[in-house]
Amino acid sequence: MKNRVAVVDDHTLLSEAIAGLVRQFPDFEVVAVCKNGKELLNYLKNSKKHPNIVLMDVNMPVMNGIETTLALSKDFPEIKVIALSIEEDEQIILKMIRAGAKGYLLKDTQKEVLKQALIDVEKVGFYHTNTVKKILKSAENNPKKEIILKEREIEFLKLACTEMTYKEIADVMCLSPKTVEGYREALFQKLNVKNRTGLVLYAIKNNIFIP
Amino acid sequence: MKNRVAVVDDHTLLSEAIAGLVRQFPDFEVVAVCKNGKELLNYLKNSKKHPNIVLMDVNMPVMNGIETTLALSKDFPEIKVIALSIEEDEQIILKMIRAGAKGYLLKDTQKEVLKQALIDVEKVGFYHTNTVKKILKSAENNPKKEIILKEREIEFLKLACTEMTYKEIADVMCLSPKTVEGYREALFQKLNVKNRTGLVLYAIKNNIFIP
DNA sequence: CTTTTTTCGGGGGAAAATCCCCTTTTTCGG
DNA sequence: CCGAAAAAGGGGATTTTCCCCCGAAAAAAG
Repeated sequence: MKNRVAVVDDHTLLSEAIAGLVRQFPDFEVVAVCKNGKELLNYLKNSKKHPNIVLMDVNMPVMNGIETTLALSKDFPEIKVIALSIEEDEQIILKMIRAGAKGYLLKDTQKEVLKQALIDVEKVGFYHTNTVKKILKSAENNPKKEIILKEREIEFLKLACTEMTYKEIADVMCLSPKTVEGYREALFQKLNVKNRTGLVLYAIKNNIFIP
Repeated sequence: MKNRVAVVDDHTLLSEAIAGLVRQFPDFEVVAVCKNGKELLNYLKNSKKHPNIVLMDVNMPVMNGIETTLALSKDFPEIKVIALSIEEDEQIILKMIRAGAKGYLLKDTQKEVLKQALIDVEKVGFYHTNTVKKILKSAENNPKKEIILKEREIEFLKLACTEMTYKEIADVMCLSPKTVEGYREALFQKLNVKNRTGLVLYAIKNNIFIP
């Protein structure tokens, strides 16, 4: 019996094209092409022909790769997810692997690597590139504590990414300027930055603020 | 005679896959798949089988879509460029069109649209989506003067996207703090921003600084 | 019902950033 | 060589930011 693959990516051209690639491989067929996680879950609900492997983009609108992988791990643990991404961001890779992904490929990998990954994930259960192995190992060795921001801090952080002064931010948040200063100092500490530019850079890097 | 297409994209998986799509279309063949503009120019130098259409990603390392299109317009004006991009950024679209691109497609367009674009670009000479038409029209009506930054201003702008104080920036640039203040004020004026956060946001939005 | 933690608010001073008006030096086309 | 323009530097005032300190109220935990 052939392996059944689903491709999930918001870039239609890419998902269509990847589906085409996969169809070229012997023993693989494409059973679904979806634009985001929600579509995939819908498909799984309504169709009997479930995939056993999902090629999933990480950055998608509506329902991204991490959320979707978590949902799959919970409700369809027999489905193996291979993440596709344009970037090799350590944090994102870790999140995806922790969410249950069996592999993490960059979008500029060779066709042959994709094929091997598909085969390995089915046969061996996982496919890790050297980069991923390295990241996993270093994450084991120094389990750095995750930075957790509170709701109100995130709200402030977003406002700090504007040209408002802290006083103006205080008005918007209906707080005293002094309280806002408190948030600022707390974030300086937590995020290990020295000034407002540091806050802005952190917020953008971590997708708290999208410019 | 078949149309000859070259695909240029740094994401191997995507370019391979798009090449696969194009091969499905009758009257089209793929003569080259390149990872960036430099590779394409190399190919054009060394091979006789020139493409008449190039599908080109905009964001590439080494030599991006805009630079490459400019080079093509100059040295190989008979080659028609269709831009491929993940984002519909007005400024980038304008730059690509001005550089000589005959079409601008998002990476989440349908296969059929890609086919139509290829056909139209060859037959009619261009293919503009509604969005592109709108942008071109609005650009005609209000030809806003382009903001031109000097070398030294760009250098300063990048440094402003760090946690350095202006005094420290002055040291790095081997200038007096007062001169650096001058650059700052000039940029506030040019970019229509009020403070350093504005500078940082502008630099990031315009890819002068990549976080 | 206490105790602790979280949230909110504040004082005051030093440093940095912002703003306006001005001079000197360098560069460059005519 | 000269004059204009651009680049570099500056004085000084005001606002904002940064960085310590502190206390009260509210919420959560015991």
